[in-house]
Amino acid sequence: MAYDPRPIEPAIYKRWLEAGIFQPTPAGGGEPYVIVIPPPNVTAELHVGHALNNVVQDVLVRFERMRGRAVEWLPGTDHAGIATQNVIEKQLAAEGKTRFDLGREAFVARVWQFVRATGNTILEQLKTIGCSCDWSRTRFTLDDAYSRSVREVFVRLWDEGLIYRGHRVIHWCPHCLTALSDEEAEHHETQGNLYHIRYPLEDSSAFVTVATTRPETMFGDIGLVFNPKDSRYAQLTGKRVRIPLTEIAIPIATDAAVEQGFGTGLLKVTPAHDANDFDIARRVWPNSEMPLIMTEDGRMGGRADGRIPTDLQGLDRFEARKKLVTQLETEGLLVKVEQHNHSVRRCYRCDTVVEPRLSDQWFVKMKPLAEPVLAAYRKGEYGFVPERWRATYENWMEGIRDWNISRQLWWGHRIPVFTCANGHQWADRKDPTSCPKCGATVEQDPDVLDTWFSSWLWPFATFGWPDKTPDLERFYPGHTLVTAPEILFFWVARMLMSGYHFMGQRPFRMVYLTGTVRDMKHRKMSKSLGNGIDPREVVKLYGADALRWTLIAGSSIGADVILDPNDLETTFAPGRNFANKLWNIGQFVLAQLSQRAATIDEVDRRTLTLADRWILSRAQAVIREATHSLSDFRLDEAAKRCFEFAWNELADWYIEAVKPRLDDPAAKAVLTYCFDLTLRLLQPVVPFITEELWQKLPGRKANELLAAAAWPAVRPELEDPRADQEFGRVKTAIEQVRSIRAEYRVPPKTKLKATIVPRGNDKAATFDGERDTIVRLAQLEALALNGGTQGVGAHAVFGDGSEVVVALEGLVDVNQECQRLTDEYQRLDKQLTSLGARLTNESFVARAPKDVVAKEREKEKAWREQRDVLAGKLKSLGCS
RNA sequence: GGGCGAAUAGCUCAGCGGUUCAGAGCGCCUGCCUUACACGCAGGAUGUCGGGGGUUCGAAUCCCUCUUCGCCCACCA
Repeated sequence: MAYDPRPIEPAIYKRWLEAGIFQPTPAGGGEPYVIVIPPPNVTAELHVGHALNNVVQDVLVRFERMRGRAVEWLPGTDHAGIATQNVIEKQLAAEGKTRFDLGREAFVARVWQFVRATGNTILEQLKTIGCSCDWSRTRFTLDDAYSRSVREVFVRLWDEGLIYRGHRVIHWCPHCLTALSDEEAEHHETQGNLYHIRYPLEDSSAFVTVATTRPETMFGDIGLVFNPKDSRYAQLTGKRVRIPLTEIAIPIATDAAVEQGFGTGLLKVTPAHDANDFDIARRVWPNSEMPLIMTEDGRMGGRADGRIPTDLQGLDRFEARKKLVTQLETEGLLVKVEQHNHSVRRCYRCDTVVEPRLSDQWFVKMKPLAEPVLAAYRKGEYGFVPERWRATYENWMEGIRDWNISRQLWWGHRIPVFTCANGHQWADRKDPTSCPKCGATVEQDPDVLDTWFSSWLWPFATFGWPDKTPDLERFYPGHTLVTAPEILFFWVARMLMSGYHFMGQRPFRMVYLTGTVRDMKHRKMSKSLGNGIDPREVVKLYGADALRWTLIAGSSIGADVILDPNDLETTFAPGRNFANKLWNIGQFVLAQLSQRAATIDEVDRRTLTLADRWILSRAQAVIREATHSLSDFRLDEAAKRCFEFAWNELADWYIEAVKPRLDDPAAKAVLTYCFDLTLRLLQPVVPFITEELWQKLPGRKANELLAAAAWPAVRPELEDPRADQEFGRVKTAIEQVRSIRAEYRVPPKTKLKATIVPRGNDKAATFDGERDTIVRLAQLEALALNGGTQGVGAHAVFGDGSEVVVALEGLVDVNQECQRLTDEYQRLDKQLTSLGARLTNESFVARAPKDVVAKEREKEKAWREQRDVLAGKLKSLGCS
């Protein structure tokens, strides 16, 4: 019967919750280990990216919990201003309404209603994949307490002069109807056109030609500029042109920002719809008006209707472009259209092409915040895993730009700026009823804050800041932050800045940046592409452990994870197969343990067999290596190493070897120790099945949980290099027989006679001690341990020159055998030749490290011995 | 235009200066329902480690360069 995780996983999770082990032990009970979750959007549903990210956190947290740390993994959600508002507006649209029909208050109430009803979805989904968050401290970025922190931060920054009102061209999303920060307007390489358009000179019938990618903005032009060094246009200085299709005359001037080589070298200046043009206009025509020619939703018109031909008014900007180009062509004003690839910014929430738009917004001065944080980074106060993010991060921090934090939305933290009838303006921690200076009536700024202006406080606002709470005292600063590199600037960099600024120290020491989950074509998995993998489906089909296994063991540190959404079976088979293997190891081990076995400390060490000593020694190695890998964020390495131990060492060899000795208390003790150890080591990665099996081990106390059990420690007294080596020899002997059997097509049931001719004095004892193991696992009827009865057979020489002879009367063809052995001899001889060359190479002997040379010498000795035995064998068989 | 990363078996990846280092999982081939497991057991096959150059006693591993992919940043309209 195969393992079925479905009934087991939810029950196990429930037990963990009931035991309360996800909450940190009370103060004093262990050094804290803190991770704050990257709060998913309240409206989010779990996708495979979340799964990867959170499983990584869960592995770290479970590992540290077992190591005795007081783990605080703080969960929560983000109110996600734009995204959430969009969801509700879509709902309203389906009802034929807009938010303006409801009005602000009713709209916000409706969003709250939605959030209260569905906001826990993603957190519940995290539970199904085993996340061991401290649910007692779940936070939401719009909670009252959290809002208080946000407001406090705003007021403090205001008082420090770091918040200001800026009049400039910002990124505007005509669909979301709000301003965006630079980070929220994503670059997309786009195939566009460069339109060469004639602008008629005012005082003659001549034209000048201007190249632009956005002809529809021409109605907002306030002039043309060319580079002062551009002799082609020198005579144009001071002249005026008319905007095509209009009577509007605009001046021509020079500005050094114009590149002579681009387009025609003449640039149209549209200051209200291009940040670059805005800068030029301020230099060249500081007193000119800067007409906005589009409405907020991206149609031609608005305040400057008068500048736009009637038939274009009200048209969407892209339709207007099409129509305008046709008109220009008809009028003979279009010289040519060149294909032109350039980068277009799109809204990160709705993918609409962003419209640069002149407006008034609140900004945070970032340089003063960034500088100390960058300096701290360079001093090594915090770091990134993988380290290669350094350049990206430093580059962004060095070139940091002010942050537009106002959003023209209703869902979010209302900006706490108040203006009175007499023009006094201030930021306030409480809502004032009248102006403190003049008593006049006050109005609050209508906008809300950028969502990230609340999430950048997550590592301390969640613990009660600005109050000096015990939680804040205990859990700040945190340790590791695990997140996707996509939000390095949005979130991570800003948390570092707020952490240093408001708490005076780093919010975490290490930032682990996971890779991105992609499909087989290396495209990012996304809803819109329909190439995603639904973790819930995977859990349903194969269990959370299988999902976790594939995500953890299948991806190296910070590397992208490529999964096949069209073949879940193959994608998640490794995890499912492994869980099944563990399950069956469990079935076997548990069947031997009707009652509590003796511990390995209770058995007489002298009764341990070679196999026992070997597996105990291997166990120490896996503890050492897994612990090291996990401490080093090498989760994949740790997972795979434990897999190897469980499957290839414990199951394939030890369990097989121990079968006849199941009555032996020593065998039971060793088996129990190894199985228990395996479960402990694997608990962080596959917590459900390991917990389930661990519960079944005899002697378990009530309420004792693996998830809260101790991480295994290396026991040096059990390390046994000699047993490693000797049992290695036994394994090789068995493998040689099996290999010969397969080669000569001897059916598995046919028992064979074999002889082992050990090399060296103490070697015979090794084989003799495990004689029974060899006989059984190699399917022998008799095993001789001497040089005597060799007869007709197949031969293999291994390791230090010990040899195996399998009697194959009538099956072995001498020629075939000669061929086999000759091939083997030649292979060895070739290796020896190259090794010999190296060892006689003076520069190698002189320059290579001594231990390397010594190792090579030893190797040479062993190979030579092996070769000599082979040579003797060939001779005795009469091979040529 | 800058920066970063990847290119290793049919597929997804590990290895990142010492040569029993050419690996794992999945897939493939040959036997096996051997009483824990066919989601398994045993035995196999498969790679000029993207191309070229260099450094070194020694390179899949370091440097340069080219090619191909991916990502990030950027005010060529």
